[in-house]
Amino acid sequence: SSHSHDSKKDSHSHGDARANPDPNTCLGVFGLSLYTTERDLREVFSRYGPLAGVNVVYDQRTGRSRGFAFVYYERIDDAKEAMERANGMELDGRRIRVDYSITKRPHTPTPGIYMGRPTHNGGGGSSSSSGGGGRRRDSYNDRGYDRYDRYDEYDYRYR
DNA sequence: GTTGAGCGTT
Repeated sequence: SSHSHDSKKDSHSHGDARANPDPNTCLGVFGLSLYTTERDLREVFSRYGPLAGVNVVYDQRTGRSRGFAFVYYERIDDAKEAMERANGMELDGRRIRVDYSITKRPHTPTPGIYMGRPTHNGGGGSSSSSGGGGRRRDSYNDRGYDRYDRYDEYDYRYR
């Protein structure tokens, strides 16, 4: 009558990180309404603790929210509580799901590349197109930022 | 104004 070796909780594998995410200050909120904004999330998640930041993922095709966002807490303890509290709660008529984000890095580092208007032309039309050396470009789609093969994967060394 | 499974851009 010998029974031993009954350890069933020795799974440290992160194979399915989406099923077993480890605690982190980054929370992923899914199932959001397409009309929920960062401000709404912030005021909802800030009740569990101070937020370090909120990021709603937008779609490039439509330019609207993708239906999920990421919430950054300053403390993991607050993140844990917020995760259990906000998980399954109703927001904007939609049931949201909160979990620790698997991916913690945004996709907009690309240093050296400014993803914004070259300059606020305002719209007043200053007609001052003449610029010494400054070539006016109305769209970034133009040739100029075509070489991105350098950004294979940002080496986020968190030290 | 749509749906809805899910992990990253404006």
